[in-house]
Amino acid sequence: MAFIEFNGPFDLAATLESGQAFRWRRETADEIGPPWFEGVVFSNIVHIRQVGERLEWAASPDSEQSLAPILRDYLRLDEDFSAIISALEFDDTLRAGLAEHTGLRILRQEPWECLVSFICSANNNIPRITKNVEDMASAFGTPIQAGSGERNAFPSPVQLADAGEAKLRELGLGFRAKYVAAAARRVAEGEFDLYSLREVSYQDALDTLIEFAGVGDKVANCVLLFSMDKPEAFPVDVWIDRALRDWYFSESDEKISRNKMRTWAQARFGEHAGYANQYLFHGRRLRDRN
DNA sequence: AGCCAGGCCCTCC
DNA sequence: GGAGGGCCTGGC
Repeated sequence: MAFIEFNGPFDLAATLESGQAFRWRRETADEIGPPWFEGVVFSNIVHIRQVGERLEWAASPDSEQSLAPILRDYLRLDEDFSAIISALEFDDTLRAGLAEHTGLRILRQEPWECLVSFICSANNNIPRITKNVEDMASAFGTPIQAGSGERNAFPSPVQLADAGEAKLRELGLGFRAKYVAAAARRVAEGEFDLYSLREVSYQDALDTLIEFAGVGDKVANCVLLFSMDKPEAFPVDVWIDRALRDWYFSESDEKISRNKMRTWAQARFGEHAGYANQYLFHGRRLRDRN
């Protein structure tokens, strides 16, 4: 067992269950205290929970000592969250969203897994995306040598390229199987390194990502925001579409395209548009559930 | 039965 | 350059 201390608003459960990442499971409560989560990240099984201003966690097979800085990075615990809040609270709607979802953070995920996950998100729903991702790992990923639980690392580009479209279709990916297989071949061939997109501009990275079949503006912006250090990314899906129309646009904007919505939002919310996106997204969904 | 789900691609205008 | 239809699959 290891511990991570942190400062500022942070809500582990909200962050892990916000639909950014698809391999975290809330474990059934069998003791008093906050819930545990089990996830697979960086080829490790990680158990983690938040107790107040501190995280309790354990990893396998790597040592907690070696994984600690990586996990800290993954959770963006060193991000200047107060600067983000003060940059966004000029907007009344966002100020409400910030209060409603205090501590919801954006993760810094592994780019390949993130890309494949969001290719699978097209015209899909979260439970099925989660199943698709887990099934790919079970079928083609490398088993993790850990004491308990049988979970596999997310498959590498080579592993998914070797699997091929037909076997991915058997897992139930549907028309997305073709896109995943093609992306896997392209990355496996070493044409470029997805991590290198962390080092280039937002626009250059976006232009590169949408060259993948099955990756349009929305999916690319998710990958940029959740794995490639592009906080200005702003994915416009059906929920953001509704949120902007409800809260910012008038009926005369009926015909505005989602691409225009993105550039409008980026102009308004600036370098932290991605966080604005998360609070609008979850705020709008919450309203529909109530 | 028919529609929708955190879209994308293709065709046609 | 953008509107419209089709798409795997599963749930309601």
